[in-house]
Amino acid sequence: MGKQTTVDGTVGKALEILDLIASFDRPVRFSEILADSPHPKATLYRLVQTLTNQGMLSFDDDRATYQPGIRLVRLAHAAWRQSALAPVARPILDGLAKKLGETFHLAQMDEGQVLYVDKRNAAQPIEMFSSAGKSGPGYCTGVGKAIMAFLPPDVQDRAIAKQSYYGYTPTTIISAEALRAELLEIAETGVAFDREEHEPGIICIAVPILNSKNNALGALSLTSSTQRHSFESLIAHASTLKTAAQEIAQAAENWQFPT
Amino acid sequence: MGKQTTVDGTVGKALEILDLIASFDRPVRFSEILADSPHPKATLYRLVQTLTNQGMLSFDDDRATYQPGIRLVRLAHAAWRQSALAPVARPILDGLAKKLGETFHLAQMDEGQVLYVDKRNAAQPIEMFSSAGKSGPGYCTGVGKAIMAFLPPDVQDRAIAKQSYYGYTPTTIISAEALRAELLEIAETGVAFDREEHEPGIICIAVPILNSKNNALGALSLTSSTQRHSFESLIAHASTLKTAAQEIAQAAENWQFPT
DNA sequence: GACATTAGTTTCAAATAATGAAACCATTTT
DNA sequence: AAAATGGTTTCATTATTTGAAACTAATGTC
Repeated sequence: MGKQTTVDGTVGKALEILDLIASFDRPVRFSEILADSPHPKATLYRLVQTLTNQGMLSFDDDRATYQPGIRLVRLAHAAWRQSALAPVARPILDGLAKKLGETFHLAQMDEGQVLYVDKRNAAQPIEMFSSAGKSGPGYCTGVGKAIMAFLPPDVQDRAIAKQSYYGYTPTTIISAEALRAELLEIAETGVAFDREEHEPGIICIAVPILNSKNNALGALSLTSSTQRHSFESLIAHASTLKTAAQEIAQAAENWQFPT
Repeated sequence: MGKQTTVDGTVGKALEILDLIASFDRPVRFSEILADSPHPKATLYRLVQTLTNQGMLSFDDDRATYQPGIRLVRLAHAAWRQSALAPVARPILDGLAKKLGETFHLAQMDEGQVLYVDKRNAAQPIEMFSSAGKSGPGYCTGVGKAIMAFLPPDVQDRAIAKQSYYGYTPTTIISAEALRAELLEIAETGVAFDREEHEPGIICIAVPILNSKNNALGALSLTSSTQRHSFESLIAHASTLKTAAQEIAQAAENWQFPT
């Protein structure tokens, strides 16, 4: 006991390597992976081979580099489509974007990280994978805090423990205690803010999407800049957001599987 | 020899199961997976557990069902962004869509299957994962045939062998020989058509995106309906498509890794 | 042009993890 | 109450993974 279970088995190791390669965010050579991996050369080599054979990695023959493979995209499509939230939320997001002409994010949480599953932006409408699919820190984003505030205690604890508490800006929350305090507040009000905590000039208001047990399935946010909005003008949208979140929650609960 | 190497090791088996679960396209119970899997109960059980622990599957406690997990979406984002084609093709696709007001697909091939990596539709611009990420058969789509026509012989052979040759419509190609013949023709003209081979009433013209070795990186297509277009009017767009494909190819070759 | 260095690949006995038949437990059905 | 279904755990057996070391190929150095 005490040993944090992170790997289970060969599959776990292989996926860890996938993550590692993905985290480079550019094609990488074998030796670069090796340098960042705990495994001996031969082990890593075979693992990477396997992943490549399986199409989870693709290997560029000319440049001798690896990068995340195309099979992932295929699998992710299934994941996205079946995710309880994203598909049912689409029409509702469309409606919000059209009505308010602001930028909206739909996010879920994965291991303490926020994952954006959809986005609407009235100004420049087409944003694909390049924004949906992106992930970010939980502790300094509106959606992250909104979700964490409504997580079962044990899951919440894990999420809080996993944050890096890097001080992106002067207002970033940089301790677990401070985060806990804010989460309590959010749990009461049902609304979370990003007060330029992740990026200077960027603020947001977020509300959780709750299931019938009052646990967060995800969150919905309206993001803007300090030029465009004050906090007062963000708060003005709170009830609209809450209503939308409720609609999404309801749709998600009822309509669980899409044929 | 003679044994087709499909699995390698535990990782391969695990991924096979992921695919299987994804293929259901709805949340599935353990027993359903079991029924479609070659593994004994205990083995499958542990494999599924591992995948769930790893976030590659998510388990719905209430309904006791499994579905593709959110970690896939995160990984796929990296795959998409780094894919040589999709990001560099975006502006070009935008341009095409704006100029011609037609529906365009950008596709790559994975194991004989066509994978749509991006899509533009002048009428209803926002289509997310729900269409990008989708995959379809190679032998009866314009993009599929355009790509297959420009594959290295061994890869092409494998792709041809992997097709199902199911007769979706009266015009569907239903034999490897017929497909081979058409691929030869496409290799000469550099243009492929879908003559209502996958869906009645849907036609398309597709061109390959070729690297310097004249191998296909992907394909670009203009899709329409028999009401909107005749083949003649599709052919009228051939040179525009070819030009766009060349631009994409060039951009992909030069600008390989996006920071 | 020989020599050294770096990067990637293969080998093989030892260590570890996966396997699956069977037993078990918990619901649901009859 | 008995039986069946659906899911989970056990444990000895089997198969895979492991990794130090040896090897090969390619690149750089003197």
